[in-house]
Amino acid sequence: MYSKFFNLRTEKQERIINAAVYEFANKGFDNASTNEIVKAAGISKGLLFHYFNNKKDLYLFLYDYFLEVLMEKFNPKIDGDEKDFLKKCRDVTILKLDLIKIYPDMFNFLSNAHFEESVEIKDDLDKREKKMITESFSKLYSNIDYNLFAENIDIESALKIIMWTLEGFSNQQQQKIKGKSLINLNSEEIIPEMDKYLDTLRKTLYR
Amino acid sequence: MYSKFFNLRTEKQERIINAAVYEFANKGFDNASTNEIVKAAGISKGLLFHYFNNKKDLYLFLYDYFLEVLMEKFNPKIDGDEKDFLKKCRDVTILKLDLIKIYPDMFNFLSNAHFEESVEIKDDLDKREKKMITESFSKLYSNIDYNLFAENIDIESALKIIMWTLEGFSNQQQQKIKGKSLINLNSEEIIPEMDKYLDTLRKTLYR
DNA sequence: CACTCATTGACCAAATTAGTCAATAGTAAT
DNA sequence: ATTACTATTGACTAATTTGGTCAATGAGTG
Repeated sequence: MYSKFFNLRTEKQERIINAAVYEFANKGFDNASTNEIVKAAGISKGLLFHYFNNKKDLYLFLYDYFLEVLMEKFNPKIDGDEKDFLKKCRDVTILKLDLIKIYPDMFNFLSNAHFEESVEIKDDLDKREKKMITESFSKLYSNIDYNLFAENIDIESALKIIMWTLEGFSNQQQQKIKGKSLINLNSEEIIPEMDKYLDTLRKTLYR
Repeated sequence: MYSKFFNLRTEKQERIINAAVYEFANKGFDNASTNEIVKAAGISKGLLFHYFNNKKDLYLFLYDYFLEVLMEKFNPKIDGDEKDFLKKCRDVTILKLDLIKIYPDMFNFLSNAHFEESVEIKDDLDKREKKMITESFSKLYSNIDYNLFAENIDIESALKIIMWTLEGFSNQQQQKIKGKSLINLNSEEIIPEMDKYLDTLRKTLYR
């Protein structure tokens, strides 16, 4: 199907993928411009339509591609037998920050796809069972050892507080490196900082 | 300056403001369409340019208008002599949720304006001293009684955890009512739910 | 040389853009 | 009823942008 595209040097593949996902993530399907994509990717107009025969196919290719990347990476972590919710979330966040280094707009793209309203792709997106993401989310919440939490606190609140803290932290990291080179997203600095927050959460929310 | 506009019935004013701020918030200055704005506001093309003589003026009008609204409402709360950070944040969040009821896209618009890249408005936006927002932010963090916090935890982490929790909570509320009528954002339901999270935070982070 | 595949960019009809302006509707005063 | 005034309309424009095509060229292989 897209074998022609995958025969390209990976550097060129990623230039195209990144250009396209950036445009779709920021403007949505209808307002995204294929002209902008080819300009950002540094390829000619004809070439884009040589690989993906129209705009819709390109969008759905990206959706399928990224969903697969996401599932492949995250499923082992959220399915695994880690019962410590804080540890589980830590693993997932590290994975997420690693992925952002490679595909900085992937998470935006996928979460926007969930709310995409363009009639041209709505049906195809629905067929692709967006619920997969929801299901994965619920897996994250399952198999948790609630006995680790302090006795006198509301578990539901605690879970949300942990999720929102890590979400806020990831967003802060993404903001920091916006515009800068992506290599600046340095795990050796980020993880200890993240652990500072996780330590506080562990000290206060766990027994 | 905009006296003609302010002589309109407030219902019509708000229809226009909401339509415009929605479009700018979602597409940025360059990609926002005045055609879409008039369509959404239910007015004719000519009328919009009768009140705001061009697209740039309309954008800057909205920026000034909303910044004033924001400062007027928030400054008393963040300047006040409340030393309890949790209470301070609670007040600010309630205010924020109230404002979202009236201008659902205001916060998006203002935070995007901060990163607006269009050459046509960049300079004027800079002149308007975006730092005001940053300053207000630092006021929120000042005059805090740190003795309220538990002894053995990292204060900086605690402050961020509180902010991120309330940010996550507000976003969750905004998601819930997306598409639905705005009246559904019901304070009588929301505030108790918010207090559930704040109680957990107070119990764990405070001494 | 011939054959194949990757790649280009000028080109197209259709749509959309910000902004204009002559015409009309509405209101109030005379 | 007439005048004067403003609010409001929407057809119109020139310029740009849209998704997509296609004949031509380049590059590599045998």
